Amino acid sequence: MENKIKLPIIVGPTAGGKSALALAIAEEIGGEIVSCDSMQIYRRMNIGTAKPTEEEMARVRHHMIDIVEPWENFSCADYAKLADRAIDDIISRGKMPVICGGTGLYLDSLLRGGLPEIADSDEAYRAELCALLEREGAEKLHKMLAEVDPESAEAIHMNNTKRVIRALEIYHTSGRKKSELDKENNSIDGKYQPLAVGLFYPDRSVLYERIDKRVDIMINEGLVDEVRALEQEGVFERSKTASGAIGYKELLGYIHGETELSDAVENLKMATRRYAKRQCTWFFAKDYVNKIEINPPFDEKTFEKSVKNAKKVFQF
RNA sequence: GGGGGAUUUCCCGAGCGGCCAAAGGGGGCAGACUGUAAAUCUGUUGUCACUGACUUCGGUGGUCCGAAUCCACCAUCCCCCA
Repeated sequence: MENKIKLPIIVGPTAGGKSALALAIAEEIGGEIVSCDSMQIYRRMNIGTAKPTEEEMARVRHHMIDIVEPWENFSCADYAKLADRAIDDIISRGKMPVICGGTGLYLDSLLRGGLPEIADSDEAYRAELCALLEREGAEKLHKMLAEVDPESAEAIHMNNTKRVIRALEIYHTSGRKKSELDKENNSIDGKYQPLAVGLFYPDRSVLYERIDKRVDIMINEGLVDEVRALEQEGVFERSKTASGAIGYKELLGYIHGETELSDAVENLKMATRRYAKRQCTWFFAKDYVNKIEINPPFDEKTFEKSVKNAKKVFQF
């Protein structure tokens, strides 16, 4: 317990100001940023994922960005493994890692110390289950799960077929129950001691305004062209993840002539707001997160204050 | 000028005499989340003194035991013929 590695972490909703905060702190202490974002890992998805700019990456070294092609499979277990390696590397060079990002699941995976490999995926079995789902419906799959792993069946809603399938897959490939594996994983004492700050907006309309503004900026910076280029490259037909990413999903409709640009932009803003809400729900529930409230005005003084707060949590 | 159609809860949209505070979807709000998570899923969504009461379905007035549903007039919009 005492010799755990202390890990400074910044989390919060999208467009909440995590990156600026991480950048300021990393720069000040000579740290390096480890991104914890499920979309910024993809190359060439830049504007829409609000990836740090070249200048920013030149100021502070970043990790876990641009590490895979948009169509490559990438799981939270991959994230945990690679991020863990990056952190080791940073520390071995005598630098301080600063984790920054909004993908809660990835962060949790990292903190848990990586998932065991035993429950790998099995595409053929998945396809089989999907076909079964199509033919017999969600209830059938759920019943199958209830037979092998009643505890998981209890916890996973029947309609959440994605999770029902995964739980079934775990049993199929490993012969173990997902509920059991989860318990084992939970009991593992991770090697990190999270020192986390979470940015929170007591008045969410303030966050929503920031989101709207940022989306407008993305459009001005050429998001449409970025999506078009990826589309021509064939990225979206090869990857469900990329084609389901906020910003790309909505603009694809416009590029195909199905929606007006103004509607696509509205939908994009809306989807981002909804995503931000989910992030808030996730991080707010985590007890390892120290909440920092962000209130307007967003001036230099407010920013300095949040830097100071974060540093206190980070024990610098 | 003549003929036809529409008007429903935040939005779209079903309902066409009782089982309607009104299907379904969207949005909002709340929540879950352990291998594609910016994904996926759940609950809730007229008001209240909430196993009941009250106010809603463009407006007003009728018919009827009973109307979002039928009739009359008014308002707004759309289409067709001139």
